[in-house]
Amino acid sequence: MGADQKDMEDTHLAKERVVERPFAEFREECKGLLIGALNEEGLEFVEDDVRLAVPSVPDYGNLSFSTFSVAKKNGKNPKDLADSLASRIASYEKFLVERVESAGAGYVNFFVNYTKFAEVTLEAIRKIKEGFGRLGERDEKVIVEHTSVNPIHPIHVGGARNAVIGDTLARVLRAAGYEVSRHFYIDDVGLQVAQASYGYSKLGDVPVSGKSDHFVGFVYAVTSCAMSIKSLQREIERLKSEGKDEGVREKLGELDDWVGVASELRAKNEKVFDAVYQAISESENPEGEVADLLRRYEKKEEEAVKLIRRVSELALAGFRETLARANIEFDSWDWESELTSWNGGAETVVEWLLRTGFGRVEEGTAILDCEEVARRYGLKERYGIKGEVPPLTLKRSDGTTLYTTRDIAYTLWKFDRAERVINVISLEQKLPQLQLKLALYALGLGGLAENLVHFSYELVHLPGKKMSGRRGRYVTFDEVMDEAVERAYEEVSKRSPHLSEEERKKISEVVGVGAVRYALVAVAPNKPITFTWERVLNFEQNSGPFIQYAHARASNILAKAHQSFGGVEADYAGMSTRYERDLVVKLSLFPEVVSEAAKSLRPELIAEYANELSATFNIFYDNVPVLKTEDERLKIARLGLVEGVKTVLANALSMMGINAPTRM
RNA sequence: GGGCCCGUGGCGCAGACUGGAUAGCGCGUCGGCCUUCUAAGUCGAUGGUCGAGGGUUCAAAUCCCUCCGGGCCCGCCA
Repeated sequence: MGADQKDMEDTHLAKERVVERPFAEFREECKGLLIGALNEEGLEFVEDDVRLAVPSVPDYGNLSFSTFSVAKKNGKNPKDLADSLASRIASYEKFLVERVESAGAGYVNFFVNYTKFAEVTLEAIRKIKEGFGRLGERDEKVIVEHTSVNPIHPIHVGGARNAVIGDTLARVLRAAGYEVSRHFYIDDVGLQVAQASYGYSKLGDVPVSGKSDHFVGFVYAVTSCAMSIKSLQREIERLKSEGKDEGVREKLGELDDWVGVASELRAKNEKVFDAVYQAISESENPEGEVADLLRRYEKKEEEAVKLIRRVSELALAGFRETLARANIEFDSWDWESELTSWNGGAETVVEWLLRTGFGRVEEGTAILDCEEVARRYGLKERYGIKGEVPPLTLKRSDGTTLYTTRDIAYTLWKFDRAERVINVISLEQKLPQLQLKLALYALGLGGLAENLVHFSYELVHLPGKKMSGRRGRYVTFDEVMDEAVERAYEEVSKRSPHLSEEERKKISEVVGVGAVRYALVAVAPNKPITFTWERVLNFEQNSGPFIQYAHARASNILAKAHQSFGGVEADYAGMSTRYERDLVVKLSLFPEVVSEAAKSLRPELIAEYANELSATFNIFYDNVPVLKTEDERLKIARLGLVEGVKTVLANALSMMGINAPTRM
C-alpha cells in the first residue's frame, strides 16, 4: 500500500466514524505504540508503568513518557531506553501520531499529526455539537443534594457557593452519563425554623413586606436577638447573685455584642423590630415556647403546622426566585417533616439503633455510641479517624428528634431512589456527616455508607467576620447578583450603545449572573473564600464574562461568514500556525476534562478549562484572520475551528449553568 | 487540649490524589498594539529559597515526619 493510498484510507476512516474523544484516542494510540515497543525490547513492566503525561512545554510534544521507572526496573539506562523505544516506534504504523522523539535524560515524546487531528476533532464537534463533551450513558442513579438552606433567612453568599458548586456538579455528572436527580432538603423540623416562626407569630398586624425570604430572615434575626438578650440578662443576674465576677464580665461582653445587633436591626425596620422584640421581652419563657412549638410540629398539630409551613413557604418562595435567576433548578423539594418525622421514619431509626446495642438511653435521651460503631466495624483506619468519635444524641429528653437522626431516615429514603448519594454540605458539618455514616454501619448498612459522599466545601467569610444568620449579618445571593448585573449593564452600555435598551438589559443579566457563578465555582471547594466585591465583579480574564466574550467573538465571526463549515473541502493541513494547532488540541481535551471532573468530583476543572480555551482562542483571534483568509479551503477549515470553539465554549458554559450570549 | 482543612511573587488562584525535563495564570505596577472578524482583548517588562526544617527518591511544590501561622469542628444547634 502506497503512502497516498494509506492517507486516503485514513481520511475515509475519519469521515465514517465520529471520534467522540479525540484526545483519548490519541493517548490510546501512544500507549499502544509504547507497549509494542516495550514488549519488543523484552522488558518487564506493568500497565501502570505506561503513563503518559502532557509535557510542560510544547517542544516536548503533546504527550510524553518518562522511561526512568521502567529503566530502573530492568537495569537499563533511561536515555538509551528512550532512544531505542523512539526508534522502534518510528517504524510502526501510526494514525493520529505524527512522530516520536527521544529527548532529555529519558523521555519519549509523542507529537500529534495536526492535520488528521484537526479533521477528526472538528468533524466530531460539528456532528455532535452539544453532545461533544458528553460521555456515554451509565446505568447509575445519583442523587445530588445541595443548597438546602434552612428556611429562616435568604440564601447568603455561603449558601450561594453551595448552590453553584452543587448545581455545576450535578450538570457535570449528567454530562458524564449518570442519571442525576437534584434535591433540596427543607429542614422544617429544626429548632431554628421554630424560632423564626415563633417570632413571626408575634408580628400581630404588621404585614409581610419586601422579598419574602428577606423578611423571614429579618424576623429570625430579631427573634434570636431578643431571645439572646433576654437569656443573657437572666444569666448575668444569676452569676451576680452567685458572686462569679469573671463569668459576669464575659456575659456582659456578649450582651454588648447583641445590644449592638439590636440597634442595627431596629434601624432597618422599626415596626417589625418593635412588634417582635417587645412581645418576646414580655414572654415568661421564650425558649420554652419555641421548644413547645417544635414539639407540636413534630406531632403534626394543626396550628403549629399552619404557622411553620407559612414561614417556610415564605422563605422558599424567595429561594425559588433567587435560584431561578441563577439557573438553578431542583428535581425534588424534600420536606424533612414529611420524609422523616410525620411518617415515623426518624422514630423507627432510633428504635432500630437502640436494638443494635450501639444505642442506649441516658437520662431520657437516646444516644448512639459512635466510637463503638467505628471500632467494631474497623472504620477508624478506613475513615482516618484519629481521636474518639463523640456520641450522637438521637433524641432530646422532650422526645423530639435531632437533625442528624432525621438525616439518617432521609438518607435511607434517598437510597431507595439512587445508588449513590452526594451531599453538598459545608466542611463545618464534617462530624455529623461522619456520624451519619457510622449510623448506617450500625444498622448493618455499611454498603450504603460507602456510596454516601459528603462533598464538602469551605465557608465564605466576610472580611473580618463570619456571616451570621442569627445576627442578620450576611451578604445575600440576591444582592451579589444585583450588583454584578448593574455593573455589567454599565459595561454593556459603554461598549454596545447601538443595542436596544431591552437587549442591553438581557445581556447584562446573563453577564452579571455568569460572573457570579463563575467566581463561586472556579475556586477549589476546599479553600476558604473571603468575600470581596472585587472577586465577583471581575469581568477580565479568568471570569465568566471573559469566557462569554470569547464565545460572542466566535459567534460574531460565524454570523458574518455567510458560509458554513462543510468538512469535505476544508484544508486542515493549511492550519499550520501554532495558534490554530494549540486551539485544536485544546478543543480535543474537553471530553477528557468532563470525564476527570465527573470522576474526581471537581466541577472547578470545567471553569479552568473554559478559561484556558477562551485565552487560547483570543490569541488565535489576534493573530489569525478568518474572514479575510484568501484561500477558500483554508477559510473553511478556520471557520470549522471557530465553530468548534463556539460550540465547546457554549457546552462548557452550559455545564456551569452560565448562558452563552452571541453578542455583548 | 484533640481532630480536620489551608499556607505557592504585593493580592487572588492553578499545579499536589497519580513525584519527572525551565513552577503556570489572573489582578496590580510599568511600557506597547484598534483605517484589519467586538480592546470585556492582546504583546512585553516586573515579580516566587512553593510557610520552616528534616527524610524517602535517579528526580519533591507534589510522598513521609516535626514545627510555625490561619480557619473550622469537638452542642439535648444545623
